[in-house]
Amino acid sequence: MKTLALIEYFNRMLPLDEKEIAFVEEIFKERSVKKRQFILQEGEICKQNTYVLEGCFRMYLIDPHGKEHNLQFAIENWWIGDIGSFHSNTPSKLNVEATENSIILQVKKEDQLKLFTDYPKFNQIFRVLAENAMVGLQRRVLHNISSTAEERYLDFLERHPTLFNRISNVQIASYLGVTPEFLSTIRKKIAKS
Amino acid sequence: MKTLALIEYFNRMLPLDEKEIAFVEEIFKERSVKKRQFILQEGEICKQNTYVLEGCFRMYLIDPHGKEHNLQFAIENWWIGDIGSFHSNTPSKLNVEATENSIILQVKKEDQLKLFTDYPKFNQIFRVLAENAMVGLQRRVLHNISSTAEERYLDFLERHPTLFNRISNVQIASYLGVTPEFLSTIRKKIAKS
DNA sequence: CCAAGACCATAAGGTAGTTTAAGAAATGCT
DNA sequence: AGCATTTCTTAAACTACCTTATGGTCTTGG
Repeated sequence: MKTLALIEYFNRMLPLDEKEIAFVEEIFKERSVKKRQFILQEGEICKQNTYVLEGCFRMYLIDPHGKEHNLQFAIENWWIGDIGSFHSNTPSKLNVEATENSIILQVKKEDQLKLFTDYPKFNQIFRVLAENAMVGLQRRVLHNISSTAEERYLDFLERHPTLFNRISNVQIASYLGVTPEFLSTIRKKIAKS
Repeated sequence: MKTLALIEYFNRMLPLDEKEIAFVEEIFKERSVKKRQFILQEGEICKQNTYVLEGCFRMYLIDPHGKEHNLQFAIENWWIGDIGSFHSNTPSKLNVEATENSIILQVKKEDQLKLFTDYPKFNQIFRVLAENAMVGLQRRVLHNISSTAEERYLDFLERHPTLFNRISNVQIASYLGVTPEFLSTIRKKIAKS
């Protein structure tokens, strides 16, 4: 099994004992997903939490005008899924699509809940993960309300150097909240200076 | 002590036993804060986590041009503080200021860590809180990248009906990421229709 | 009770970002 | 290899939002 990477990931946060490792291996199921395939679509309830072993995903919203807006990307060692839907069992408004052929580990909601009740250590691990995610999201909100698109793009390049050559500019523009045409003029301007 | 509201708040999430209640009462300290007073300023390390009993706060960033950008408001039963700074012991870039005379409960970092190690139940409580906060922040990012300022304002009114009559339009504009002047024209347009 | 700040509104001119459309470049498919 | 599709760029007209400025109302404190 390929749960090894995940075990190591958890271990780096908080060392696991054998039982915990065994249970993680039991409940996380490996799955491969082809490019352009969805692991969540609007209207579905998100019943699985997903950890990316290889590949890349994007999670996006389709607005009333039919336009897509990328909320998040996920590459190796990232989590992806609609936590809101997962938590409250309500239909998701988000889509999660593979942008490359990918390999993931998925855990069902009931198994993850069992993980929390039977092995409380994971409450701490996932608390820290959620807090880290919060910090990242706060940072992004601040950027969105205080910076220009150019500043946001430069910040994106700086913070995600491994991401920007795996993802098309159309997708990056959508993540930044601008049109691809405007991102193009930004890139041109930056290249000149 | 006024920890009662906090105990009830925790109890609603996950029932506490006597020992847990006693420890919460021991480590959370009541404090009153006057309007315009700061409980965190840029450059300081955030060493306390804050729960609002009464009053209202805003957390904001000052950008390189000297402009303020509101990241978050907090009224009764909300938490406020710079989690990033709190977690990593690094100087905060944020300011937290009371916008009304307020009463808060604060817990020191070391006491909160003790809470997590000695009473693991709180890992679960704070995991759920962090996950809920994530959902709210994701929602806000999506709005920022996909909606107009008018749509964001209407959404704010809808989601925070108790907040909008306690906070000036200048502060709301800063939260939405527009100038107060533009918010004024938005409000005028809405009033007409 | 007056002065000093806050807060809100309005308007004119400016800039950041969008729309539409069309062509060039890169990539995928058979 | 060769055609189709997606991706990137450019440009012109347009819209959302910003800046600066001015005046009015409402609080607040001394």
